[in-house]
Amino acid sequence: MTVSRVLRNRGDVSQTTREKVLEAAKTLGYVPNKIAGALASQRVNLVAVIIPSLRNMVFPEVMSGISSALDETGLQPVVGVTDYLPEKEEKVLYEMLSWRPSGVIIAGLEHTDAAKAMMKASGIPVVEIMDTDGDPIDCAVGISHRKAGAEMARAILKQGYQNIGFMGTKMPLDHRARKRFEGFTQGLAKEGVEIRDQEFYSGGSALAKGREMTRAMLEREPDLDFLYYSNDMIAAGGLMELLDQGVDIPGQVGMAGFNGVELLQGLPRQIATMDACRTEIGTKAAQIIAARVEDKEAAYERITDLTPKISFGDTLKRR
Amino acid sequence: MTVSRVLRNRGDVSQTTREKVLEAAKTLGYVPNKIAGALASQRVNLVAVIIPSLRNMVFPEVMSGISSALDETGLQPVVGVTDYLPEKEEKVLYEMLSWRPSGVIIAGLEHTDAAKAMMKASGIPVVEIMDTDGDPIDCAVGISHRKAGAEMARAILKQGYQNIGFMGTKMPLDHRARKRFEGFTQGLAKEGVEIRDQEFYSGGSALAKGREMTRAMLEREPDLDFLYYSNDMIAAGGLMELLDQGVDIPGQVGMAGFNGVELLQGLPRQIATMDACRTEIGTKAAQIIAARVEDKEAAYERITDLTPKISFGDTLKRR
DNA sequence: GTGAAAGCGCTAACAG
DNA sequence: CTGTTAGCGCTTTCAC
Repeated sequence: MTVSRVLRNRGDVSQTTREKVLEAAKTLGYVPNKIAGALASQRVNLVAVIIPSLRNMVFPEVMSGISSALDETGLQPVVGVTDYLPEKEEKVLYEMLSWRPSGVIIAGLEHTDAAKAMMKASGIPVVEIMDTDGDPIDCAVGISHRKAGAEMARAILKQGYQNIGFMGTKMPLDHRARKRFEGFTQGLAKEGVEIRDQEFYSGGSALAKGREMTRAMLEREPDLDFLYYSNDMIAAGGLMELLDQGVDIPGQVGMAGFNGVELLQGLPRQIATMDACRTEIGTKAAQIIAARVEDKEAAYERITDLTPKISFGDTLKRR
Repeated sequence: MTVSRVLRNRGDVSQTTREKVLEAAKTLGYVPNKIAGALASQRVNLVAVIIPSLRNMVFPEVMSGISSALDETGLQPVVGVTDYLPEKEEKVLYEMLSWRPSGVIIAGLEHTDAAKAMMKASGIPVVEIMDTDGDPIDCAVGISHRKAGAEMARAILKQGYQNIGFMGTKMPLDHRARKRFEGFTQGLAKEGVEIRDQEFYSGGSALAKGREMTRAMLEREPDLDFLYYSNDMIAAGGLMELLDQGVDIPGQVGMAGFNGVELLQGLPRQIATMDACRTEIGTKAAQIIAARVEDKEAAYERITDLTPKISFGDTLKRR
């Protein structure tokens, strides 16, 4: 029908008919049925975004990057949450693919075999984000968490710290935290240093946990001179504890976190941290999808490795 | 086809054929096309969830409630973000409705006329969440922010505080913050008390802003004895500042926020706050949708008004 | 139990 | 410029 042409702004309609159609549509409160449209045209303006959680501020920030980049393209993000569970990831992926989206943006490089097979078979652009330590199905945008951990190790040693404790999440399924930890210990090992103590938590308020773990660790190992936290939130909790105890930071004890969560500006000390390039990852991933949806043959890099910037703040200083 | 029957577990298929079909489906990596299915059956297992932002922890928490309640129902949430912009809300809503979801969960009671018309015309269950101060299109689940503000005012006055300053977000479009503020000032007015000073911010790190505003306000009005913040994050910033200044809390200055953000446990003081029932709102809203999708005639309450609990923490105490 | 046939509400190609 | 026609890949209904 001509109506269809008007509603989609496809040329070749006279001004008068166009106006008539538009008016009728408005008065009827007509909302087109995309289901039928998608079925007929074999095109869906949706991009599936699959992430482990919304409660970790990292992912909403990635989402912002994706949304803003997609805003100009007519594509729309649709979010699915996996709770860090591979089986749930598989299910969510299946569910989303069955709506035939134009592309997939998915966190991490670790997926079940079935999930990988589905993405390969889908024939649509797939961008794995956050992590570049591994082999992407199609392409990846992120940072190397191994390198990030190693670089932090180097920075810490360079400042003369030697007795290092580590605190992080007990998340066997948080591969990025794991890789960071591995990179960190390897970075230390290269200089012949070993972690003196470590502790992992799960659940609860990150701030409170950071505080508790820090207290416990300093009781066990009073002569630690550096604390490395797997995220800024528990680092902030640790900072609270150290300040309470009247510890000299960074003289007596230095500390660092990970993520560069802007939330935490405003703390009594600026915690040393590393920017995970979250918004940039989202933007870049969305751009790749958009370009490839636009032009099936568009060139793209298989791995886009961004460089996290280390910020020393007030808690990792030359002593 | 028989295939369709197998894939949907609709009875009356012999065991042998069922197995054959299932096997074929697996080896082919077959993913059913929900678009076609939805078109044919006129049923879509999607629930549109429309919220202003993902960066405010409030909404991810509501989302959790929704997801977990929906998990058991075969319904799936699909998130749209409006950035607190009415026009964007309208656009997102239009986009989502054009996929013919089974229900809509949307934040707030304030929408453009067009948006309201669309929701009315859609003929699907619509639950407006977070706020109950107003007239819902279909039904609402939330708290009364006016009452919440007023109750906090009452609690503060009861403890003998009299010189009260207010800090909040400069968000003409955050109706809930506005209503809370109105309720608060009215609550004070009832006892003949007026706010001594107020300041609004926008953008930036909430923690840092809370800190800055607090310092500025105390410089302007050194004899304030209570600070009421429109959210817990800026309250935490304020707490940092007060502690730095060595102010006696809650003796010299009391303080309170809003939201009961669990993140903040672990601060040096437990900030007085009010729980906004976020997860519960999500759960309840999802349950209403699920029940009404299940049974079109299911009864439901037009307004479900939850009662926020005030927690006194360490910063609002009898003096 | 299983197959065949008729749409669902659109888009795309083709006539007029 | 506008109308007609044939599907898109399923579900549903009705025969067999």
